[in-house]
Amino acid sequence: MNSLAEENYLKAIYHLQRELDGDVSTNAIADRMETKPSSVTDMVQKLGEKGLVSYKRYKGTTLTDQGQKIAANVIRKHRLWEVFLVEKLKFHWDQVHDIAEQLEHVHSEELISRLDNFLGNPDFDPHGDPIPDKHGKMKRTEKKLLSELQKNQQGVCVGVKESSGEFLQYLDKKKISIGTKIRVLGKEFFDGSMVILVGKDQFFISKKIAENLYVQTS
Amino acid sequence: MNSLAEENYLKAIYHLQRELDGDVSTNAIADRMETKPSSVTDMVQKLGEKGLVSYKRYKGTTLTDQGQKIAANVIRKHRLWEVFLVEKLKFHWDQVHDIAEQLEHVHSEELISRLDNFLGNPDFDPHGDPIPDKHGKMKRTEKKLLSELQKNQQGVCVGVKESSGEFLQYLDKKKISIGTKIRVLGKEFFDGSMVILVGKDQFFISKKIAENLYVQTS
DNA sequence: TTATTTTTTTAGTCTTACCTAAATATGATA
DNA sequence: TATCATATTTAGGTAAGACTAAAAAAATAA
Repeated sequence: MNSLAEENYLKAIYHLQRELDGDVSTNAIADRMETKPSSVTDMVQKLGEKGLVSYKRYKGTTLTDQGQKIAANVIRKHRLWEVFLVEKLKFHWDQVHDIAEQLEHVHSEELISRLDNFLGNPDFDPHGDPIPDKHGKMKRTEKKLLSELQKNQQGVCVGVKESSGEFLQYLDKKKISIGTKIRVLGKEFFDGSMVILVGKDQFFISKKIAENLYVQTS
Repeated sequence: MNSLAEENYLKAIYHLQRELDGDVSTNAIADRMETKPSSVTDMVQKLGEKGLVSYKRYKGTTLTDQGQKIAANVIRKHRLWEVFLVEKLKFHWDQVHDIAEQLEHVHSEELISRLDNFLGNPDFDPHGDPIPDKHGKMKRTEKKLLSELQKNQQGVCVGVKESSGEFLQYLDKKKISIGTKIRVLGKEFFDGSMVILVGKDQFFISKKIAENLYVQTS
């Protein structure tokens, strides 16, 4: 059984490994976890001794298969609980992260398997992120960033890259959620801003927005 | 915000206060929490400084109003989660305790209020224990122990005093659950054992069993 | 009342997970 | 290659919450 702190480190390393795609630096982990690099060194050494990460001094950290499995399971739990909170308890998608952050550490395989069933074995969480199955595998989708679309192309919103409260609330105001159809009416080369059509409304969005929305075009 | 350890101490003191009905001794807490008395002393001193218990050296501990409120809220969460696990996830009543023991420490008033609603604002948990409302008040019932019934009296099972897996599994084997009608066909003065009728089956039960089953007669 | 047993507290350690400050390795630059 | 900035690690310390062993208070028995 792993401690809460250990699980959080594994989760952070898992995400960073995907984002940075390779070995994860001590500082990167410290940033993500909002702790000091020296604390990270302590922990990755410990995780190394437990066989959950491969850590070489000054070189960086990667998850072992075992660590990967544990991390994927924590993420699985986090995302399943988010589905529960939104689908069953009618929370709004910008309210669920902190609660799921706590629920993800409840230990019981039976619980999570029953929850999965209760929710109808969902493949994606309320932000469009894929939910790992019990073996850590997740559905791959052909999604791209809205910012990659050209003028007159359209797509369906399938997820968000960033999921801060501010961003999600912005999307709400603009009536954009998972499943919303978005058409690019205009695109400015200079700053990457766009004019898009959502339902019957058309409006301007900045590059930053477009770079944090995933759409599916096919 | 209180730590997990603090919440567990408050909960233990809450229960002991009801069982022993008065000040709670350091040893009693240590027994219940499966820790050493010296650890308990440390903790009750700390809780005392926080104003959650009133503690006097060598005299014992009681919850303050504030401590009582926190304890009742933890118990509320525990019991609501148990209802969720049994009603929604179809767990069996002897499987839910350890999981609820973890879930009860998730901090979010919004969560628990929505969960309460989702479950239809239940008054009792799957073991027949009353669920405190958000102010700590719980429904009082006129329940008595099966062992208090006389020959030919009957009652409806409304709860269990002890809820260990062994006991609950015994009840299952005998097809006794919350709502089951039980009639006392015979009672032995010597050892307090009984012969009871459950559905169409009649069988012998020991005093120990009869002293751990709550029934309602009116 | 005094002696003995039991309960409780105090004092001093341990582990986990964090911290600061100082030392050291790495990588970039001149 | 030598120097400097940055990244990382080591060393030593802290707080929470547990522990053991020893001291002190309370309860019980003689």
